[in-house]
Amino acid sequence: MWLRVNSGYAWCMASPHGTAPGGTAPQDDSPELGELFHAAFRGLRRTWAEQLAPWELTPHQWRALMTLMRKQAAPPITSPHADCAPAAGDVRLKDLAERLRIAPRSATEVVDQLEAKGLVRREADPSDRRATLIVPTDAGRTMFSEVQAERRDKSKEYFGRLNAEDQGELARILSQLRD
Amino acid sequence: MWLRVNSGYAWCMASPHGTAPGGTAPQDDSPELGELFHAAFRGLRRTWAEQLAPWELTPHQWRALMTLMRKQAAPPITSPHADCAPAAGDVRLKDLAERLRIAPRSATEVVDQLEAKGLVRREADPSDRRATLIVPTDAGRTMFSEVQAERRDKSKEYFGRLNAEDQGELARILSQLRD
DNA sequence: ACTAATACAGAGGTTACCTCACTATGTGGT
DNA sequence: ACCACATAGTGAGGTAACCTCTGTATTAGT
Repeated sequence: MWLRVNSGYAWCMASPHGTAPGGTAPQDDSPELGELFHAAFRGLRRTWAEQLAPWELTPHQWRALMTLMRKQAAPPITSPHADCAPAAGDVRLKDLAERLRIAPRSATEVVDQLEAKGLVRREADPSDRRATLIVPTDAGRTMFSEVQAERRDKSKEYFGRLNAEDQGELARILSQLRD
Repeated sequence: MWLRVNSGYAWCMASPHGTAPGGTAPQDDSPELGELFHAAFRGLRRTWAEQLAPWELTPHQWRALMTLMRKQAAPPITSPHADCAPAAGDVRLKDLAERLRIAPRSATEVVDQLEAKGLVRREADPSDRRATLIVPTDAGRTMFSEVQAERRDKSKEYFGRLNAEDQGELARILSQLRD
């Protein structure tokens, strides 16, 4: 395997930053990582929004639904339990917020939206009456599967533009950035 | 320089997507690129916002100011227009919008904000009375230099967490994603 | 000269967040 | 048993960063 480290970008280029305030800008960093990141993120969001439009889901809602479904299936699958699991992978609103890395109040909002669409349901947590469990409805599960199937089509995946290696690299690098 | 392909992530894992709608989710992709991307982007935005807070600039405003400054100093004009450039790096509102990859109307907004802060000024384009040129004021240039100097400190840069190679890799990969 | 395109801004909307204050409930200490 | 305190969720209200649609100058093409 080749390497091609691409030393073209020199972010760390030591440049005299003592330019006089009124003087000419040194303009060292050409495309700048931040800009690239921003552009890519916007592209991702737009792509998702378009993909999800037929289902009238916003990317935010989809992320929440996905997180919910994934967490419900969270416990290491040692046994292929039938669904109807009443208390297996219960997700509290607060858990959802954590997973989405948003404030609990913001999770309330997205759950409101999903509930209004009939995709999830709030249930009282029997073990703690302060908490509410967010459980997907059948409709929610169905929609999840449909969308998932659609998105699995690589050609429709935003990251499909990258080859497998680059996808892996990207994941590895992004993991380092995540707190 | 070696390469390190990290084949650990298998996004492309061929999985039967014919799962029955109500059935158990296959939950193949664990951390998912989209999620990682999202998390990283949010981190970036938050970091920027914090860094810029002392100057009472939003990330958006900073990006606009930066773009402005950079474009003013970067006229490698190969354009066939070749009109007798009235001033070298004049930036129209529309150009700014293009560079920021936002709608012109959105550029109007951020220019309004920067103008209100006295960092830029609108000027009539002598060559086209429909157009307005956005030029940084002295205050704007000063602030730009100050912030730039502050941010140049690698320890304060969001991407400083990554080593130089990974920064280059990231830039390379993100470039592929940009339209 | 007339029509079409372009540059900008007003009006108004949306998404995806946030904090702060409040209520209902649970937990630990005495 | 009682009280202080923490915790889970939500109402109220706010912000950043976008968007489209419309209207008005102005310029360009036939």
